[in-house]
Amino acid sequence: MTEMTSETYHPAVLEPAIREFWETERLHRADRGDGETYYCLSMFPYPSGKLHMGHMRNYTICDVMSRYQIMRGRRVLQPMGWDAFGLPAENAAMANGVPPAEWTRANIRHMRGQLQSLGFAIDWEREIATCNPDYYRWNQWFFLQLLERGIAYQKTGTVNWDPVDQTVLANEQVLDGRGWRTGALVEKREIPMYYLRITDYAQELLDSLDQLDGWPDRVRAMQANWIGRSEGAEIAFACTDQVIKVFTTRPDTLMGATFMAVAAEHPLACRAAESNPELAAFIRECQKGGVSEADIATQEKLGMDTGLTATHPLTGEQIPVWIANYVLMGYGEGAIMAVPAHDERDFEFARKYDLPIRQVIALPEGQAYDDRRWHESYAAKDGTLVDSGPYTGLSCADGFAAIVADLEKKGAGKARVQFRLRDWGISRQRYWGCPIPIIHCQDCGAVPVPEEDLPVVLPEDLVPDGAGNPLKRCEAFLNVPCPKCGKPARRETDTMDTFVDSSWYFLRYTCPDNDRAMVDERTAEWMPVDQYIGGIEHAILHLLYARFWTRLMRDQGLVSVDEPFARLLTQGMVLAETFYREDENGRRTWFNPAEVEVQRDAKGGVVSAVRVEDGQPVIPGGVEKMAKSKNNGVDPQALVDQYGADTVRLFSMFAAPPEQSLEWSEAGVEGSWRFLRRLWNGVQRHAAQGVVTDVLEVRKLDDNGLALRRLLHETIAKVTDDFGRRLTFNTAIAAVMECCNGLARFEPSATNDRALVQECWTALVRLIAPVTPHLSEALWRKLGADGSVFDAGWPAVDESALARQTVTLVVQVNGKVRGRIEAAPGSEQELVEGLARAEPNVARFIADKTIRKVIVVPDKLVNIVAA
RNA sequence: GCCGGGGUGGCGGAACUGGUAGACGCGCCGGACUCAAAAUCCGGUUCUGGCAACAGAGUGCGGGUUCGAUUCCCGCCCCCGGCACCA
Repeated sequence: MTEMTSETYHPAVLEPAIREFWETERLHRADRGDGETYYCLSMFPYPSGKLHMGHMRNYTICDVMSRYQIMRGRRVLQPMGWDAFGLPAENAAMANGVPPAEWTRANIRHMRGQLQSLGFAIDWEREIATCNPDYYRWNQWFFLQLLERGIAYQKTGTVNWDPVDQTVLANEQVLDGRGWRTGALVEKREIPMYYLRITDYAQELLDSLDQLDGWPDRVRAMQANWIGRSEGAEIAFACTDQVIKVFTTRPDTLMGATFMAVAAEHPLACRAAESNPELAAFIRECQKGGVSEADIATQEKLGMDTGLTATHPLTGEQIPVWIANYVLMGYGEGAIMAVPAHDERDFEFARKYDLPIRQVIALPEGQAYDDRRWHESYAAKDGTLVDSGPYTGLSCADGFAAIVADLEKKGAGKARVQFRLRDWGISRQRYWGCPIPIIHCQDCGAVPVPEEDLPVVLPEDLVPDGAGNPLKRCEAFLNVPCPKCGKPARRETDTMDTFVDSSWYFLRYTCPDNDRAMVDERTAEWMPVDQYIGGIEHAILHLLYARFWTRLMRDQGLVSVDEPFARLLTQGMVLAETFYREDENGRRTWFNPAEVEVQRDAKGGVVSAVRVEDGQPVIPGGVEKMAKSKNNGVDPQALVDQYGADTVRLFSMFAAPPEQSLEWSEAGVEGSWRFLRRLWNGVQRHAAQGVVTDVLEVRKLDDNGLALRRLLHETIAKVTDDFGRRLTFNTAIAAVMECCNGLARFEPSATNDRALVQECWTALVRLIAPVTPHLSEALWRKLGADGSVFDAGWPAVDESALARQTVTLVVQVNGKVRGRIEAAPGSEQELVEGLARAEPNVARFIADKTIRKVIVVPDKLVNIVAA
């Protein structure tokens, strides 16, 4: 073990040796020790090729929290696995002709090695990959259970269709309304798909957000908005021989409804179009463009009169029925009653097509309704109804109730709760995913694959070429006898959304070796996850689906928890400076920060930047998320090779608190490197004078010694709070640095002083160990200890060391700091006030004034209010 | 468009419950060591004025509450994330 006791800090030699020691001791096994369990989980990576800074940051946060808990005596599960199905593997296959399976598995091998070189306390014996049949067979098995329970069902859904490639496109593959490969205008198309009834759980998913007090408020708010509960009414409008059902949150404004609008896909629209070619053309027009909510919300509002009229259920009046592209088939009933006077979208539409606007809510005193310009007060819900027949004079709330009651009497409507949340469509028309275990038979229809025939194994040798799912051309996969009647039948070729894979992987880590069941009794031992860490970009979809899926498994009797993740930390993005040059056509070439040198003025401000290679200037393009398109990615591996894992870990934890975005800086990394070397040298110099065996005698310390000891114990208290409660690792590291600076200034004179220095180092090395595990492990040995620093326990605060003789109080005059005074802690108000007035600079400011009031905050501040 | 978050020195950030704005680190300036450079060590560093003591200004912009506001309230501006088939 000479590598571990070398006199100079050589992480390239030291770190592998330390990891070998951990490996031999099997220090990272989740079932090591007998403490209380702690499940610390990061969102598993998509194996894109190599580790990027975002991964590095995510897993470092997770490892710091895991190692802190290990040192506190907990039995920690920190697993790792691979979200291995998905679109990028198909894109890579198209680019290189390599089957997605091969590409994915090679990436996993490479990234596993990278993760291991970072020294994370991961239990690798529990690794999983979602593309392995022993994982995804349970997707299939559970899907069949859901089908039986009626949670999974089939209906049509809208997808992006590329008419040239004859294939379905992901939203990501639609650029400015065109297919990414063909450039063809994308169309909407309706195809049959499998859905899960997440809406059955909408209320529960919403209600239990309140109990998730370990989650950031903003994530809970985003989920609540996404679920989008609204109370309103469904109202039936008669239209020729049929009924148009609408959902509205504002039945109180029913008397102001002047027209109706239905979605282009609404059955009534389709029927009206049969006899009206102009309408049919308009509906086709509406089918252009993408399906994403952002596309629909930003497109221009378009509409066309169907020529039909509907009967107002209360007045009997005939109002026109329009087709409008801002009405969505997927929400509510796919039809609305339009009240342009009090709804902004309806207002805009009515103005454009010159439809009547009828005000039915009074405006605040002094404000007049202007039907040429929208004002947000028009949508207020706290007004009084006007021009509303029998309801005139009622408040909106009373009008709501009265109108709903009358509709109910007439059988034309009732109160209803509507969720914005839609059922989860899990079918994907792609190859590289988990096959949906269904067999299509001409006679028997869609037949579930019998349980004993699972898994339906995805053939791994196919290469997608962009023209649709290659499974559709794979006869060996397609052809299968019908499980019911035995006649030749065909397999379903759609695969599952990868969000299915990631909705329960955290359960599988607890029992990855079980080939007889999806989960087992070990699952209950670890669940729920104590701490989950991942990107804010997953705040809604992944986290909502995982919460839903956990409930599905609960209702199947497979797990006992409602909520999978007790605490959640959403880490910020990793950013870096960008640099570019522009050619005469305005095209930009981006240069990696590593090839650029910045030039500064005498104050340190950046004045210009040049590319090192040619010495020519480049333009700084601001700080952006690390991305291929801006060529500002920094490779963590290169930095680990150069500085060692501990330095890179330290910088990524020090540069920003975990929830905020982190701006990468090479100079900052060097600063972290310098700190670690100072730390190493400090311990080295201390240890070189011989190991201290004498017990520290606090009584013998002089003022300097007592001050250092107070600093040390303040630091222990601060770091413990930052790691355990606040999760602000940056301030914890700053506190350790501050304490090291204080220790460096201390000059030990007696043997007893050296015992104090020994106390400081043994505490500091442990305090920083979760962040810099290799270095701390080695220094722990230098300090004369046996065994791993991670078995050494967390340093304890000695309360008696925190006592102070005096405290400094700030003295303000009219809120401005004018001086400072020293006083014994807990001094009486009158004494402090007297000292404050006597302070020379303070006295100067109050000399010719009358004192009106004096505010004293004990041991902190005095504010003298004088005029 | 809708929902969510953010804006503090030259830079990353700190200030936790309304109580010293700028901890810690980077950068920069000066010094020590060196033939020299790198590395290292020591000192300084919000801006303006001043030799200094100190004074004035200052947390995106405009208002408000308060003895006191980066922190709370109202109105704006700018940047970022998500929007259901990227993961």
